[in-house]
Amino acid sequence: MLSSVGSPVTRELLEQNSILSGLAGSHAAEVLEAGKFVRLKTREKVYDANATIREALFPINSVLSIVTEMEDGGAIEVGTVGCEGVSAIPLLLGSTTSANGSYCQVPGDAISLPAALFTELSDDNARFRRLLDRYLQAYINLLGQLAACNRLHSVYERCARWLLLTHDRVKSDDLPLTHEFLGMMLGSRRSGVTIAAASLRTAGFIRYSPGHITILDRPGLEQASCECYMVAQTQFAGLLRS
Amino acid sequence: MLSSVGSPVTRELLEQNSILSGLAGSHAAEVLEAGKFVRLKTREKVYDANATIREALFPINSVLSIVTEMEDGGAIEVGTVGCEGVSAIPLLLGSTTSANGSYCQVPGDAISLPAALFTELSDDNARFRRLLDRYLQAYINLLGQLAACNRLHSVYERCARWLLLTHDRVKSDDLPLTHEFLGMMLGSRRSGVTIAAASLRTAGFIRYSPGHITILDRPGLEQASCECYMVAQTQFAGLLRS
DNA sequence: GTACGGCTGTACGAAACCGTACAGCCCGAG
DNA sequence: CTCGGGCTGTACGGTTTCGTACAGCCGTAC
Repeated sequence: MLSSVGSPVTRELLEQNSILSGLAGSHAAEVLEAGKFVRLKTREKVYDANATIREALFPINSVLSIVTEMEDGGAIEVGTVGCEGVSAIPLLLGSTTSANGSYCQVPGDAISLPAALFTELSDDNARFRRLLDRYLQAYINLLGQLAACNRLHSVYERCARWLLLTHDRVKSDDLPLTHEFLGMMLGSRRSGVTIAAASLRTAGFIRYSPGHITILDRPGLEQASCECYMVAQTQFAGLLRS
Repeated sequence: MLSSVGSPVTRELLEQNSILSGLAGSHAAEVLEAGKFVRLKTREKVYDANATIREALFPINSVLSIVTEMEDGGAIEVGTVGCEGVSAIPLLLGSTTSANGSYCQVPGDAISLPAALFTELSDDNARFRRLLDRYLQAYINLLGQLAACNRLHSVYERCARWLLLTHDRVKSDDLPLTHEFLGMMLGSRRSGVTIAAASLRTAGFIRYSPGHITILDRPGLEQASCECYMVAQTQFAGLLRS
């Protein structure tokens, strides 16, 4: 499913993912040896819902969307994973499948670890495990916040929130995404997103061309966003500190 | 915050909570000794958001709602805990506070364990821990499903779904709750719930009097509900089996 | 340079839901 | 029995969003 490219995994790469950077010594060496450097393409499906998880992905500058899929084919984002985290949370809890699907939301690089090795590392290395537990807690908190946000806030606010959350997880101001895809993430129809995006553009917070949205004014977006962005941000900062 | 009553915690009581029933031997004895039998009152606040968690609650026939609270005072349910589970999930992940508040949704009994003892048990007892991990996974899955449901489905459907999920967790067909409270859980206003409830009553699935809703026809409710109920149900069944 | 396919702009009726308001009912307190 | 407070029934204008449709734009491939 994922294309591995030739480049080796280096220590510099490990450092760029908040979770992997917590590894040292022989554990880090194992990752350097067994890990693969992968490049994720836009809107590529990374995990199928209810399928066996074969690998854990640690994004470097890519961003994944964890989505809940409905029977009618509808889907909606319930979680986001970037360089601050790792996919494949069920592996941490002794489960080998995930109820949610996952898409590449912003293309880029990631480190892939075989599921078995990830499980082994998280079982053997107490410090690593503690980091993962904290991350999982932050992820759960984010999930709860997004659940509420999706119900209570307008497309405009959620749009701003989404852009901010994603921007935090990449190194670039340019996000390659369409209104269509953003609509799926937010659980709204495409034309609603276009209207919200147009307002944000008029306000000067973003600009865009087909398939690309560029962040111009973060403080402006923070103003436009609902409180949910700040809440999520604060929680991640608090849990990952120390 | 919670009123302890005189009754001792008995083995029979432990058996009625799916998590506690996984304890045996000296571990069970510790719970019998240190646990308290508590009675939760309707709409009582059980945990404050962002406060230190002092105790873990194992519902017997009560049901708790985990809610995300907004700055404007709005709140919405993001998780449900009944006899199949335990509150205080952050304790499992090394955190001593919860980002979410928690209310008693259906009054009844629960077993309360000091936070320290709960943490100790979950660290020392591998089998217990495995059970908790599975529960946590199911809880996360439920969270994702509810997040999507809250965005994509109508008040009517969510109302039916909510009644079913809650009914599964209590021993009675009578749920003591007001439309007002149900509205808060669903993130909709009270009068919208009244209309949905009236439709369900007209269809013969429920009846109600002020402060009480009685389930009359589960299959009917399942028909009225969105798929989310069945999905949640199936996931819990699958993860807690074995 | 041109054609094409994908993406965005916009429109419009329909539906759901919000916010609010107020009347009426029911049950428990006194 | 009566009163009062909490809960439910209902109404109505306003807003948001849906669902759908179609025109126009833009970049890429050829």
